[in-house]
Amino acid sequence: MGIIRKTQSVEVLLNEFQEKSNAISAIELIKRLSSQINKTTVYRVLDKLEDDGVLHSFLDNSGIKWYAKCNDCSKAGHTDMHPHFQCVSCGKVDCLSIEVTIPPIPNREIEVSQILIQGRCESCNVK
Amino acid sequence: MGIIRKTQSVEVLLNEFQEKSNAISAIELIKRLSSQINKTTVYRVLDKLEDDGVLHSFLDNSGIKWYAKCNDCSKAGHTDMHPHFQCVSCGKVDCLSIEVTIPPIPNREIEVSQILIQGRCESCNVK
DNA sequence: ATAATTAATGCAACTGAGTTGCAAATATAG
DNA sequence: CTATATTTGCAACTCAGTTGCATTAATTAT
Ligand SMILES: [Zn+2]
Ligand SMILES: [Zn+2]
Ligand SMILES: [Zn+2]
Ligand SMILES: [Zn+2]
Repeated sequence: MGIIRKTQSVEVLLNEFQEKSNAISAIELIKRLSSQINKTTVYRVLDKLEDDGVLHSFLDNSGIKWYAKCNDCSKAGHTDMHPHFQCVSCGKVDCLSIEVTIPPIPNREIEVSQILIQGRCESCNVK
Repeated sequence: MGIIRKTQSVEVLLNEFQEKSNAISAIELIKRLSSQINKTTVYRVLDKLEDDGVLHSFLDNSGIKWYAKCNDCSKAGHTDMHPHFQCVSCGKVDCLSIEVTIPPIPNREIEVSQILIQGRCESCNVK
């Protein structure tokens, strides 16, 4: 349904995505903002921000939901598709700006593809 | 830990994967076998069959677990990596035998990649 | 500015997939 | 056939996410 009013909760949540550009799990946001926003509200605002093309979401390999900023999406739809990377060592998740081409599959019409890559991130790799 | 004894439950579950070669969700198996096997046992046997390299599992875009037969995996490890396809129309899920290459990512060491493609399957595409 | 309208919020209770502990049942080895 | 170890069923639990509803806050109309 999208955001209609510019409330405190919306402002606070958007602020969390201002600084760093990596993804944040819904659970982490709920924990971080527990003193300011109720968890139901966190889920609802995230949902609306996704509808508005401000954030996009995806599930990690344990089925929990992550959110990150969109690049060129709008209320009309999410066009900014990309793989996500989760570090098996530190757990950090971020958006990859690489292009992965899915070859056409006979008799099947591809709509979307979700790619989750797991490995070791820059910081964890040097050690 | 793997399967040690050839019990009824193991036999019944393996049988479900005998016929068709598409993936089956844990929930569907629990529903299907509810008169024969308890849900806890279903989860436990599936888990062990995965350890043995007989089945492999993955999550769909709503976070629920699916299982399918492996090709050349063993107790030693799962080598048979491939994308999965879920039909947005009928919900059917199957393994794709296509190869999708993930380009190397600077400073990151890739371990595994999970690819879930959504679209319309053969049967739903003709209509 | 004030009141009326409508959307957003908090809370508590719920949902549903998957897990855990433990006692009873069953498979395998001797 | 008995002893031992694994597997099973059950009930109770976990935990991310959802729902209903009364209250609060933002926007619009007066
Ligand atoms: Zn890391
Ligand atoms: Zn992203
Ligand atoms: Zn279909
Ligand atoms: Zn598969």
